[in-house]
Amino acid sequence: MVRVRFAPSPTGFVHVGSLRTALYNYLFARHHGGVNVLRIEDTDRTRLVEGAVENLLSTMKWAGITFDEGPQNPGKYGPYVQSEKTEVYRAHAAQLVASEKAYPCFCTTERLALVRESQQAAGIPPMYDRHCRNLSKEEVATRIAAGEPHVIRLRVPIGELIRFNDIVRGDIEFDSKTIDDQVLIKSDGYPTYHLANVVDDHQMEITHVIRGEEWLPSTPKHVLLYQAFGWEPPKFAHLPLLLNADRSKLSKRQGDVAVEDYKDKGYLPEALVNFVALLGWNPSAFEEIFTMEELIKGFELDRVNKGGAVFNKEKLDWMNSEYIRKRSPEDLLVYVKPLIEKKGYIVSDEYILAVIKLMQERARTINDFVEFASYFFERPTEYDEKYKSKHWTPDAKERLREVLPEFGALNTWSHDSLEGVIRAYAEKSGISAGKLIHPIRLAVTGRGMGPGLFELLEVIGKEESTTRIGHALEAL
RNA sequence: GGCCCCUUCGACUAAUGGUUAGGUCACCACCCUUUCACGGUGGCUGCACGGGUUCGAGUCCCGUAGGGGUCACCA
Repeated sequence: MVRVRFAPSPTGFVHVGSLRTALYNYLFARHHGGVNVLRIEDTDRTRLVEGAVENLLSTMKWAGITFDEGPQNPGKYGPYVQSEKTEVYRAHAAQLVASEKAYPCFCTTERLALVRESQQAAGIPPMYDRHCRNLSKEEVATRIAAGEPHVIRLRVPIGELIRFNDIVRGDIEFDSKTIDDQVLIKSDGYPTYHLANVVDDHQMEITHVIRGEEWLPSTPKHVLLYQAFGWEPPKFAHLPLLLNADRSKLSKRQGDVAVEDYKDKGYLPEALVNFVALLGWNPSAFEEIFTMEELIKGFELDRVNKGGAVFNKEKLDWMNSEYIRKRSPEDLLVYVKPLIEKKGYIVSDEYILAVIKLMQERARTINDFVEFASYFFERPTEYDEKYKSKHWTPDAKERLREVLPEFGALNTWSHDSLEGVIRAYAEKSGISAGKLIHPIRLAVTGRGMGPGLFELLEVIGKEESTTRIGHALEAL
């Protein structure tokens, strides 16, 4: 039975890289009919952010990633929050100390800093100098009895080669001399990631550890821990990093990295999920658009790429526009309506629906429905200069003055009747219809782009449309 | 700097020793057209480099270069 876990630390928003990691775990679990576990790694008490867990949960829900076990729906492997089982980690650390696989260390952070400094000055790799590694049992006992603060460190074996297989990268090996005597229990009594992670993955019977590549260098420490406990390690799969345009690790400095940012900017969950899924993996050579079911069906860990992938926003935009077109106008209403209300516009659902239908093919994000269609909700205050200088000629104004009464005389204000009037006038005057269409568009919308003019006028309505044309004739 | 990982068009990727190296985004041109968008057609660019192995290498091996990650009582 495949059991995987997504194990975030609740320190704030959800990074899109975390979303992909969560997604790959989910896809892998579902593909194999396995179990997807959510585990909260909150052992750093100094970095906790209030509400981070709730935010994480709602983000996962938004993305359509579900968990079979977790804090909200515990299975028999709980607790699923690490801060709730610190005594378990401490007991395991004690076991390691007893078997001499780990040892208490009394070095102060000041001493550690000094050691590190001198090492760096000497140009040698900064590592713990193992000052407390061989303290006598008696000394350790008395210092602990005296209440001296200490940590527990892993006693990394000397002169060993640590090998493991990575599903994505193949065989990897590290020389133990390059591995630090890692802290397992901090002086505040909480475990470090390394210990808690290994203990939990074992106790939760995790079969595959799927995580970001940044964990690769600490994997030998974890392997050593499994060995020290006498446990079978899980299989590892280290995912390639998500990158900025300059190919450095995707960071906040260079743009949006939070899933919430994309949500707020009007990206649909299925678009973000689809996009992020294809960063580092691809089920086929010919398709780009996949439903979650298709992703699950096609997902293979050994098809995951090794190289990092640049988070290319243009492609996300394209994908989002694809999904916007796929949705029904009624679906989109749910997303668009709040934005319209936020702007303070008071309009009926029917009206919004009509706007959605006209904008759906043109919108790349949900926000575009408001951004590029503002003239459906308020009169234009500015007029596109370029478009204006091209189409708002004295000649054009003259023709508009002539046509405007014909609009006023219209009994039925519809796409067809409007088109009839304009085409007839154009033919009668021996001009192309565009000579009228462009100036009317400018007068009514202020913009040089948008839906077809007749559709747009129909939605805006007779009174408002003719008023706007009148205004423009006065003001421009 | 030590260690580890990586390297196919600008970006995401396909190819599992034999292809004119394919697709998607972006970009350019043309068509459609009342604008924009959609759609259609075409185009532009790529196997980091150098050695091997092989009848044959983007695919296997070695090296070089470049990029990245990581070196905490953070995860």
